[in-house]
Amino acid sequence: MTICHFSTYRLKNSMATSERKKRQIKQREEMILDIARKMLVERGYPGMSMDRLADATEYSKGTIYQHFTCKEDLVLALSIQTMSKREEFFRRASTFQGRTRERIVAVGVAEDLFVRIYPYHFRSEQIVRLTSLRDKVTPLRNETLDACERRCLSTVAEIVRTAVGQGDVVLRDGMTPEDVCFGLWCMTMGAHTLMASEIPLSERGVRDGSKSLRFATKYFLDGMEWTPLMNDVDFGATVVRIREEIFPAETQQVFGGRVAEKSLPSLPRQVSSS
Amino acid sequence: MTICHFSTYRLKNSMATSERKKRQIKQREEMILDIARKMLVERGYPGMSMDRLADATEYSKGTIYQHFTCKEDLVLALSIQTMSKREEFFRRASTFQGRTRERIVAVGVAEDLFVRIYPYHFRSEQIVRLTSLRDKVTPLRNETLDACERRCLSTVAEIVRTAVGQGDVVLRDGMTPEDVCFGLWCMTMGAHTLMASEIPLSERGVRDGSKSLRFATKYFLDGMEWTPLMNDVDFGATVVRIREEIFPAETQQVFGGRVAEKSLPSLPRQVSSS
DNA sequence: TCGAAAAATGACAAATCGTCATTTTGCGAC
DNA sequence: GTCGCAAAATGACGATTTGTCATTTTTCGA
Repeated sequence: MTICHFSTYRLKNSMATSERKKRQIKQREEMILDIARKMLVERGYPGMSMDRLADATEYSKGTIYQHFTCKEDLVLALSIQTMSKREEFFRRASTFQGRTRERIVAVGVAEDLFVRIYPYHFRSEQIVRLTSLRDKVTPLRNETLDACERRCLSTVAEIVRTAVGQGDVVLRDGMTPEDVCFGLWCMTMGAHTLMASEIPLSERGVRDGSKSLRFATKYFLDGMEWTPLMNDVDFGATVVRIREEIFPAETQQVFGGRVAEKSLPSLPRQVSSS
Repeated sequence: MTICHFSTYRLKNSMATSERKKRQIKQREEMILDIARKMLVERGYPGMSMDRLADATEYSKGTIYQHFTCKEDLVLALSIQTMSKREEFFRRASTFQGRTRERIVAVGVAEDLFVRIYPYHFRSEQIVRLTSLRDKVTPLRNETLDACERRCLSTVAEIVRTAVGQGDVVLRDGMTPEDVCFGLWCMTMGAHTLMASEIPLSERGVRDGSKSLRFATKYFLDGMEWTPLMNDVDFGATVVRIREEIFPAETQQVFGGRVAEKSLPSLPRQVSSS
């Protein structure tokens, strides 16, 4: 019995320390990611070297490689962190009380806020999309990101389906709800790619990329005759309402309370690599 | 006098050989670019190493570095080659005899053909856009690409301006012709980014990205009330006419004469890096 | 055939990713 | 306290890759 008790105790104790260890490791991983993210933003993808990261984190390279199988795996981990944030933003946006058309606008507002709060995310998202790394990366991480993206999409698709069900929009030309999502996704992704580009949009005659994107999506949805058409209602007022009701804190953070601000500050640009 | 003649002769001769040299060098540069492009497509950006390229071209690395200041400079040169092709496609498209709305559709058809004929271009375009290399690259090359892109855009902007002039479309919300271009550009770029992604679009519920893109632009322009609305005319027939009248050879090359083909083969995917 | 200028070459330096033998640390047992 | 083992951390090292530059080779007119 005594032995058994001891044994149980030891087991418990051992498990307790093991749990603590896990927490510590998790915490360290987040610390590494924080520093890596900063580096990625400031110095670009090639500028974020594993040696430099090891120096900055004050851990050795070997330790970092215990967390991530390779550099791309690390970038993927960064993407997951922010992608799950985006998922949360989208979910909150979709709860907006209003017509389906307004709920779609809410998702657009969510994306806009998301990009402003996490400007680095888009860059790493592009890197992940561009680099072929399916076979080098931790499978779990791969699936996690995939699932996250899928949930983001299905949040939007669900709104489309609801709209179809309520008769707010009719899908023509054999379009599926997913095709509609694809259209919105394209515009958003393309706009952010161009906005993050080295050549300022202003040199291409575009004053405010975000505003242009908002109007492009507006016209796209109007073209589908998704009612109410945004000519019929006060578009700007809806955006303001969404920001106030769903994202008060984030709006405060980004716009400092100037909810109705029209000409928005442009996104930060990457520092040139050294 | 004699000396003068000799001197003139020598100068002429020297210039002639110099011209020949220049031609040879130019020719070699194109040969290098051809091989580099193949390598870029087959092995991806990291897989196209300068050593391998030197081997494949049967020149030394030093010689290659006499043509290009760095790897990015070479990729930029590749981009320029195809971008000027795109410019030509756009210019031809804009000559389509028809309503302004149809001429915009023609540009869309041009882009679609372009991406199919030069599938590698988009990848290098993204690389150029993602990597900060403004300061490493030959300034001339930088400007050349920039000018090329600008001409592509202004071809489209010109159609928009004509449309406004003819009353085919009214720009609301303070939109400029360039803002309209931006909208179209976003959709196109986003769609191709997503289509070139590792995750097949079919897993996201999108059967045919090109088709979805076509409809997205259609709805976008319909939403702007750019007449004639494409519900009012036979959209598919216009596309076929454009392919037949403006791009017969290219259509043949891509679709093998099946001009009206609806479900198009998906774009080739990058071979995994070695 | 000669010689100078131009061009080609590839060894080399520097940087980077990822590995792994070696060292250090953590922790329970006595 | 200290012993010993397992787990974790370390950084030197191998393999690549980019870009340079002293040296060799070629070109071409005299």
